[in-house]
Amino acid sequence: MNRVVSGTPSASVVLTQLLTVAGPQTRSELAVACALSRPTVFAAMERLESLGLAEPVAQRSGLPGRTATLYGVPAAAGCVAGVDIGGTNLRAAVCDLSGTPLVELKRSTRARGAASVVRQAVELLVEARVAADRVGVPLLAAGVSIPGVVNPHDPMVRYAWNVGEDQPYDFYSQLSDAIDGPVLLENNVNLAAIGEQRHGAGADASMFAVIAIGTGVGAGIMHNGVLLRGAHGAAGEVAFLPTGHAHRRGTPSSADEAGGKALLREAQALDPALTDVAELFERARLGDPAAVSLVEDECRRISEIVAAICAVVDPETVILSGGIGDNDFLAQRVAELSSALPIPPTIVRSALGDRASLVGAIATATTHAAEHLLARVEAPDSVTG
Amino acid sequence: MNRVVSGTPSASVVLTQLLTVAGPQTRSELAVACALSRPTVFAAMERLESLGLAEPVAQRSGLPGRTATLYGVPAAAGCVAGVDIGGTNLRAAVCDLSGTPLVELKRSTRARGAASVVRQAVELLVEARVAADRVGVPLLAAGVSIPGVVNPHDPMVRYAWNVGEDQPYDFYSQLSDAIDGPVLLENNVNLAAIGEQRHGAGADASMFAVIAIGTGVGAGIMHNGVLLRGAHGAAGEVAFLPTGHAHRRGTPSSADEAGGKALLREAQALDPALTDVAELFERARLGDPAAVSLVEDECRRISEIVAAICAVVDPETVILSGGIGDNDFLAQRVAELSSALPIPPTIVRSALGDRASLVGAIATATTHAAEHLLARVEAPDSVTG
DNA sequence: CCGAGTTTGTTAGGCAGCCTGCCTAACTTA
DNA sequence: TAAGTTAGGCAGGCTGCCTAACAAACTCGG
Repeated sequence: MNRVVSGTPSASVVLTQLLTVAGPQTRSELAVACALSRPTVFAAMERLESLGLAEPVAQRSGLPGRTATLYGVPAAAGCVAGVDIGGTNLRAAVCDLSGTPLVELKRSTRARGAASVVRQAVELLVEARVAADRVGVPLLAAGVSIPGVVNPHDPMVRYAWNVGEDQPYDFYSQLSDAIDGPVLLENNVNLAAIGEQRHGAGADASMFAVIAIGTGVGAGIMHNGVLLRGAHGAAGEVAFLPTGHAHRRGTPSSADEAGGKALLREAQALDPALTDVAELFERARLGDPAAVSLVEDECRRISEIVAAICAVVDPETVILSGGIGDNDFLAQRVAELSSALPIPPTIVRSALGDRASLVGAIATATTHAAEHLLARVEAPDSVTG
Repeated sequence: MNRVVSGTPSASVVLTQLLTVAGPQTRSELAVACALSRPTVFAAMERLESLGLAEPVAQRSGLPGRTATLYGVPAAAGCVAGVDIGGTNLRAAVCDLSGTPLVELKRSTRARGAASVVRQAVELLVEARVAADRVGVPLLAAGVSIPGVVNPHDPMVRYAWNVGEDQPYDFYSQLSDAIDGPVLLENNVNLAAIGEQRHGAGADASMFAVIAIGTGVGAGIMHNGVLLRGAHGAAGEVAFLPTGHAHRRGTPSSADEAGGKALLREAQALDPALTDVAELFERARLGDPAAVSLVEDECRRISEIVAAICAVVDPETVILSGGIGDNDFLAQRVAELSSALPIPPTIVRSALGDRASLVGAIATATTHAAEHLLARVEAPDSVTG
């Protein structure tokens, strides 16, 4: 019937294994890892080698038995990239196909407004690619993190206030036009959740939420390894929660109530000399009663977000992240407040810090690359989705 | 290596197809539905027939071409059951393996307390089985709906207040001991969500939430066809939400704030003659200002639950269900209030009414039966999980 | 230095589970 | 009665994996 050009199914499994583990592997190791027989893996590797997707990189001796040939993925097979577009910093990483960063650059966001931020981000990526010596190599996927609502059915990104854009903007097309490879655009907190799952605090949890508290607030929810995007890509937009605090003040739904912007505003109303929320936390730690009171209020707001997330999705773990959230003082207090919930989650700090979104962006890029690489090389004439 | 007794893989696919569609099918139809060639399906059917899992039930002629033999599943192959344990009503259905109810019984819950409610429910199931003439036939799965928090890692069911049980109770073991087949215990609103997905208002949505407002309130969330249970089975326990209303009154988290119990209490404070919330809604519809005000408050509370669910998981559709929720007046008002949300969902009434949980219980039972039937028949000596 | 032990690399043979292709059988319609 | 259509069934073949067996190449202990 619909006969797909399947090639050798085992080749796809072996390639995936070759890409997921960083560093070269012997064919016997691959056979064990893929639960395939050695002859099958040998044939698959021969095929991959002829397609330019695998190559012998070294010999391993010293152990009893015959020396084994170690295989890796040639640099020419491609590379992937991660880009993190933030309100204060831009990051770009160029990685090999297993996701190991070759070059990672960070720069403060000079630009305001979607168009110029995109321009600056693309420049940074190009720079990273040059530094990594991967200019002639195909970019198989670029994961891009953006602080806004990314709707899977609509190219327009909404609520990207943090990069100075208050109108819906077609980030996807702009990035795709400027980058010579498939662009995977995703919300920054969602990517932080993916990052924490792959290499961080959410590795063992069947379900966890990341709450990022930086300039604004947002949450990312993972369920059995899959991201909960929501029908319009707005899952985890906890700024839209009708919290008790919001009601008390008469504002029906104040988006950045728990974010750093609002906190700083409040702090400056108290003492205009304050320029940074970090100072506020330091003063609170030293016992300044006004600072303690503001920080306590902030912890209450975050605990209400935790409570709402627990009531709706009941995560095992809640990971606090972002410039404000990833903070011992705050995490401990939020954990105390949350322990009063009917079914309290485990509260931990981010394991990846401010690199979480970038790590997640790289992870989605490697996944995409691994899924499409073989098909792309096997049928170079067909249209690539 | 780990060679599983796979038998004929195609047989499993064909059997699943045979079970998912109610009514007999020809082998050619099965071949198309399973995307297999006719010879393969013929072989699979021969195998299934020899195992007693399929039998020719009729001949179909009238169409051009040779008369086809229609195959079905013999009654002796087994049956499944659905049980809905509620605070006011008990339901039990005995169905064939494709989930078509043969007998469905409903009885008001006389019993109070977990143990006696379980006893009454099991009695009803036995009665239904006798009426359906399926006593000697193996019960391959019984889906049981319970208004409480069912933790997948703990047999204890919590918060089953609606059946008069305020202590954690091991419903699973009690039901398993009394029922001669695998018991699949699940929260009632979660099952309502599964029901709405299979045969109701959530059939096309990638993500939707069911909010059931009866004696209490609860929500069930489906995401790409899978139920969001939560780490402790407490996803959708929106009674635990820290709503603005709760805060206004100074109660930190009042569990049944939006439920019918609370609403009736308020209504009776106004007019002790009221015995039923339906009367309250009727009065509101006729314009009684006190009733309108109470109903309006109720709609606000529900809208806040909708807002919280949307902020956290962003569903495409919200289905209102339960004795109070499944109501035109309320649904319309909640839809109006929710249209002001940043990303408003579609609000609809339940398509299954008060049978939603039962339909969901039957659906989980048929799924379980379809997944385990072949293995069970192929290896009758091995232990069945 | 040499054999024993161990692991890699390779070849041959086989089997499960599908497929396509091609019949024959049996029915409806004109 | 002939043509068209669909079901039933057989033969042969292909894919993708397996096991078994052996040769090659290394380490290690004597």
